[in-house]
Amino acid sequence: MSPITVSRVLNRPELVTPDTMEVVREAIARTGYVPNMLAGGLASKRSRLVAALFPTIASSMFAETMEALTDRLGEAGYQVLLGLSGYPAAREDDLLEAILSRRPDGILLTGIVHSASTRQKLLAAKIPVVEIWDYTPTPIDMLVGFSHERVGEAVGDYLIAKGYRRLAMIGGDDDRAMQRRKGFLSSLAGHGIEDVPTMAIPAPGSLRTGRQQMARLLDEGHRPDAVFCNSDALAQGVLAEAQSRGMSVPGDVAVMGFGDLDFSPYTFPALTTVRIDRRGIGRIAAEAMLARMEGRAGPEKVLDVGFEVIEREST
Amino acid sequence: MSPITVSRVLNRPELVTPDTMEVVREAIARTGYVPNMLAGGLASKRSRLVAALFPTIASSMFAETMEALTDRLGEAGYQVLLGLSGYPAAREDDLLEAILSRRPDGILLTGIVHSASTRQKLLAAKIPVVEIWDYTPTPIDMLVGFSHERVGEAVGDYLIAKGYRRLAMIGGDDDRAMQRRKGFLSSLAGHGIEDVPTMAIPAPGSLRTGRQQMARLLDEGHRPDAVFCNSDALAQGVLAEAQSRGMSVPGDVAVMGFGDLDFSPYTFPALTTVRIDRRGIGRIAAEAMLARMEGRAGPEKVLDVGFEVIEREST
DNA sequence: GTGAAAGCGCTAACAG
DNA sequence: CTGTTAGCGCTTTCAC
Repeated sequence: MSPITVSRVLNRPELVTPDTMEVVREAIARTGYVPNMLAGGLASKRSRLVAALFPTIASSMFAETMEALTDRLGEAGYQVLLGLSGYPAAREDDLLEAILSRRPDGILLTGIVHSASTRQKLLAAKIPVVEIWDYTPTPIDMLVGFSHERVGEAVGDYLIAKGYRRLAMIGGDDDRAMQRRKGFLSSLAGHGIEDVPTMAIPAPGSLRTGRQQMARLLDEGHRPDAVFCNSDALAQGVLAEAQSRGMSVPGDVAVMGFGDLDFSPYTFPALTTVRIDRRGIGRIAAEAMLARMEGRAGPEKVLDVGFEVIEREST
Repeated sequence: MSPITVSRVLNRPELVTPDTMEVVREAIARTGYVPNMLAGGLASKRSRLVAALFPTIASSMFAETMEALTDRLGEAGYQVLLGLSGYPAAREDDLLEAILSRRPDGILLTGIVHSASTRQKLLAAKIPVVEIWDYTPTPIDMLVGFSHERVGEAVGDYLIAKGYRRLAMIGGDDDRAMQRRKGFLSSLAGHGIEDVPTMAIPAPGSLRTGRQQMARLLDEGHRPDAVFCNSDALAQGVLAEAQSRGMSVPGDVAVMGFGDLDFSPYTFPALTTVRIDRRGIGRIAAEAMLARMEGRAGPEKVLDVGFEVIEREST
């Protein structure tokens, strides 16, 4: 029995007779043979590895996308190498270099802002690239996400429609947060509201920093009737601070979050937020990548999955 | 200039003169050469890859451990392959098989309960194995964690000392939750309390399920003065249900969580919980693994990192 | 349907 | 300090 027959039983069983297959399978089980994908990948130039770069997975925002991605790719026989680029994506370029040396068959990046060097390495690798969690009509290769500027606009429009006029914002300083801020301010400017205090803090925001920034906002004399927070965690901090000062929500101050985490609607019925299909992004990104890796037709190259403003004024 | 010299510049720069190094470095930069670690790993039998198996990373419990692990291993030049085994660890064995075919230099598993087949594969792989997030004096190889049974006991002792006598428990059905339950019940039994309603739900528990189970508990006529929840998410659900029924916390019912997530102390000052050093576990596990992979002396093979009951009766 | 030969890109071992 | 040789374990290609 030659090595190539074993290889075929494992990778292309349709080229082998049931008899030989049986013999080989039995031998594999008996000897405890474990294939070596380093050798296989080297010879075939297919590593069956996909790399995924996220700023962090400590927030369940990205963690759920990562899970959905891993699940779908796992079904198809791929494994996922996780790279954590941090905020800001300081390490993205070095990480990418290390990752490309493993010859992944595809790569997923969070966001659309990458250094020239990163873009160039990606192009040189000649593998499918999916950018997620943001939107541009001209991605490096494929994209599955939504426009953060449009989120900001939608939130601005929503709060204006609800009658709020003294707006404030508390947000992280990452690119996507800045886009949401831009959309928010532009929506408000369209309604003649120009003076919008914005507290920027280092991403990722936490409940703690949200609470601190709300305190600072109030201590500086601002009296917003609505605050847009760049994450639900920040929003919870804002709510905590408002409550500790005896302010009613949304009576004295309305609070708008972003993300729609599991706990949000329960712990703070007053919290209105923006829902993102976190797992959907991962699943669709996996689908797009698989299609390209296996030469099938996939979803569109640029897919805007959108978002949804979730109202929860009171419960 | 021979290939081996390039290899040495990249991997063992101390064996090369500054001059040749300079020349090679320049050529690498100029040509955009990207090393191929599949080939390198195959030849050297060192993949510089570590695999980590978690049930999920959607809870920030494990996500933070994963981050700390990835950070520390990344500094040392290793990358981390993430495997999600799910609850229950149904896929652990298949996942392990797929993972071992990449020839990782080390492997990290969550928990100490593994199938015979899993243990046998692990032993056969002859690589460092670190089990985390649980405790046994006899791990497969190394261990960094804490005893869930002791957590249960500590919580029982704590609630008894506070004067509570009508106890209940809401918890997941995974192995570790069961250990906490065992410790909890044994502590209570030691104080003559035998009748402890326990609601078991599929792991991982969420705020939603916590709230449902609390409702069921009350609807079934139980009137606990304290409820021990197997996660902070469940605890928040319990708190939400209690509040919606107009019960005061901890006046009418005290709520005890597990995990000490960032939001817990702020959103529910009344929530007392158990703090786990989530990042510490990841960092120490990485340290232990690195020590073994690089032939250094590391921390002890079996490390109980303990836990801490965090009191936050009122704020 | 199965096998033999060659080679993927790198590094261990040993020379020089 | 640098180079030569051989080979890691698999898959491609081309015979049979």
